[in-house]
Amino acid sequence: MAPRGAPSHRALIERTVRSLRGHPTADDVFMEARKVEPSISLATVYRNLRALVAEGRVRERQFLGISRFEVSQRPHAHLVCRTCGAIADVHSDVSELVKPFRQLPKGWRAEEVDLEIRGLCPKCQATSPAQLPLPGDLLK
Amino acid sequence: MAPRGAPSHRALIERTVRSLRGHPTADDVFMEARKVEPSISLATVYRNLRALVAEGRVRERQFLGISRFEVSQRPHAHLVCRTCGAIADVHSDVSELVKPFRQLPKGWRAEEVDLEIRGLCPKCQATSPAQLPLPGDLLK
DNA sequence: AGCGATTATAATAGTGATTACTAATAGCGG
DNA sequence: CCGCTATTAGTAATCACTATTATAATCGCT
Repeated sequence: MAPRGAPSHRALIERTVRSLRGHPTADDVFMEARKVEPSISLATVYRNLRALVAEGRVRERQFLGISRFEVSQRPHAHLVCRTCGAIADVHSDVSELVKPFRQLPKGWRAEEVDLEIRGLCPKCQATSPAQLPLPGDLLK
Repeated sequence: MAPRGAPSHRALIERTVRSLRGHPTADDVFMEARKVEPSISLATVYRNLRALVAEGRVRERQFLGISRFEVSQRPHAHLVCRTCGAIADVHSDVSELVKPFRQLPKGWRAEEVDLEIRGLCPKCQATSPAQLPLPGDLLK
């Protein structure tokens, strides 16, 4: 059904997330959307992003403490640079990897899986000095 | 070497994280630590947690946007309830699962891996009404 | 012992992302 | 037309976290 009342910016905001194509923050979306609709409010962006997430049209993730959004797509892993916050997709078959976890826990119902790999992006590897003493053998 | 200067609360804070045994937030640690050392400050808890993370003695993770801490241990996955925020460990061999990702991306250096599974804990499954229309086949 | 450099501290003010609240507006069913 | 409700812009409030500030404890050195 078409929305009633004030003009819905839902579609604009979804289009904007789609056009930004990376993993934009709410603020990124806001900055971009106001180019089209200069009067749009940050609160409106948040509200509609939340709605889009609830509808399942957009995926929300937290990287380094702040929410980022992407249009729903096949599951994939994310690389996150611990220094500059850069994010890259890894389009390997996560769902395959994750299968053994499907029915592990007693009573829990799994809905969504995130595989996040933290490290250094190429740029920050060049810049950053001593690398963290790897706390053990995470990737052994 | 023993710490110089004012009395270090490092050890107390590490002990507290260990005793809480779940995935306490900074505030959880603060509340607990002040039972032993009532004059301790929240900033001190944050400062020392950061230090412990840097030393590799404690692991930091963000669930649903807020930092939680646990003593370092073998890598494992986490279940996160999207409703109440409950967290459970899944002690399967994550490192095994993750091997195919080790050297995937060009130029990136992987350091740490998190596998997070979001869903509903047993309690919230009983309570919560309609469950989200699963946005596709994440766990197919 | 006494002194300065170092480092941790408590208390508090500040920051930045997110949410809640407010009054206003626009279309629909009756 | 008349409420009804979804939505809005704008702003205040919240919440986790960080920076600042002034203070105090301990060390190495003399």
